[in-house]
Amino acid sequence: MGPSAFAVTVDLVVLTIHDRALRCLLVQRGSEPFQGQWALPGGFVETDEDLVDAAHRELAEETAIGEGLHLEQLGSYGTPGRDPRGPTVTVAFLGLAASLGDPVAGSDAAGASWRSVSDVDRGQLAFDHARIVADGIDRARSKLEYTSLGATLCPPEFTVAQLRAVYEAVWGRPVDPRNFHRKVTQAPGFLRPTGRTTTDGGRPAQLYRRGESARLNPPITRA
Amino acid sequence: MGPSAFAVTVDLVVLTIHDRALRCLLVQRGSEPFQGQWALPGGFVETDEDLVDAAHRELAEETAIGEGLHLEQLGSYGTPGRDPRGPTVTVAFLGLAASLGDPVAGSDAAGASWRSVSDVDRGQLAFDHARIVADGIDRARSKLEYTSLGATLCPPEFTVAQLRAVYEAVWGRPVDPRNFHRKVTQAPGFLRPTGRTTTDGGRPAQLYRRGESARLNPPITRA
DNA sequence: TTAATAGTGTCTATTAGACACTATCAG
DNA sequence: CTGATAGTGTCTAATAGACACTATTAA
Repeated sequence: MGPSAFAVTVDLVVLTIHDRALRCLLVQRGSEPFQGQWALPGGFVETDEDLVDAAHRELAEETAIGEGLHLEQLGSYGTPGRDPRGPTVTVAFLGLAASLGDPVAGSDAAGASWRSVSDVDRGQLAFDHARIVADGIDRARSKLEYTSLGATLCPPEFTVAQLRAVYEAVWGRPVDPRNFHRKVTQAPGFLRPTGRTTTDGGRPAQLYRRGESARLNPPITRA
Repeated sequence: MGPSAFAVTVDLVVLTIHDRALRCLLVQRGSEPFQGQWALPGGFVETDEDLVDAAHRELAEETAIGEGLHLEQLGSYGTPGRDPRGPTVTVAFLGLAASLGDPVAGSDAAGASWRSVSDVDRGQLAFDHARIVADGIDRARSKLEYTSLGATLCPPEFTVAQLRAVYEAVWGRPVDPRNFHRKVTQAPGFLRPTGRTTTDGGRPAQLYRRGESARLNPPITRA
């Protein structure tokens, strides 16, 4: 029972909100296998780099976005036969990004775009990426409940209404504006007021930045 | 940028309660590297088996316990140099076991035992296993809050007091017996009464089995 | 003014936590 | 009886959710 020979890859589930819909970054594969099909950005890990570094590198190479994007490990997938090229284990990462412009396809990718997660269900994804996307969305949904990560789906400065739109998009249900406002402004460490305001047809709204608090107590429930 | 050559291993953080203390299953390495040092049970994944199957196989081979043990993925570790034999990624699993007898050391392990997690901090563990154990304990602590997994650390039939002892051992703080009793017996799907009772010096206590409910709402808070 | 969005106040049913109290055993 | 552990009742402060109400802008 000696050491086994695997290829190790990273794959990235990067989510954002666009047009009030939760979207996932996908690339169109430029080479075999699954050439032309949509897939998660990702690729082979070098033997001298850490997993999360490989994830950042691949994201930059394939889509030219997400410089400072926070990535958290989602899980590993190693079912035999999941890659026709041979034994491969992939380590999946989850990233939540503020709405950005259209991604740029990099090397080894014929295209890159933000696809609505409802479309993703229907489309054929390469490898076992449909499963990985589903796991990523599940994780994102529950993370919003008990962490302040929802704010990372907003631009650096945002209003409570924008933040609420994020929750509504991710959970797929409406949230009471009044109660949400109170919960979120009173949760210690969640929001840092900037003092500035924006206006958008109604009364001007306070602008906030992300606070430091990661763990959210009490949680914002969705049930 | 072709496929990279890695060895892939699995490592297991198996926790139990013994003598009111949270304990972690460790084996004494029978071969290099780190021969003689304590380490997590685990080993190389074969190219034709799934990750979780490899974890179950290694656990059986090295310690002869945990036939039906539930394992959940904890995370993957691939920092370059973490294994002196070469590029290696390990996928760590977390298992929670009812108190069992002393484990039997199997092939490739000179010894196996349940070590108190407070001892583990001090002792030198092979590879990056100290970090993996710490991550496993963190995960177990938070899992007890919002899932019914605490019951898997009890024997098949158990009293509320036994279950409470589990929470106290894992969280390292006392829990009010009255309020705990109410919370846990009223949480839907958490416990299934058997009708039988045990007695242990005081009023006889109801015996329960684990219920089906995985998600626990509301959570049992520890703050 | 009206329309729109931001933000506050208030009421009610539920809950967490503290802890007094009752119940059922061994000896 | 006493001592021990199991389990229930009750009180209080805090909370979630519903929703009426006020505030500040554009047109």
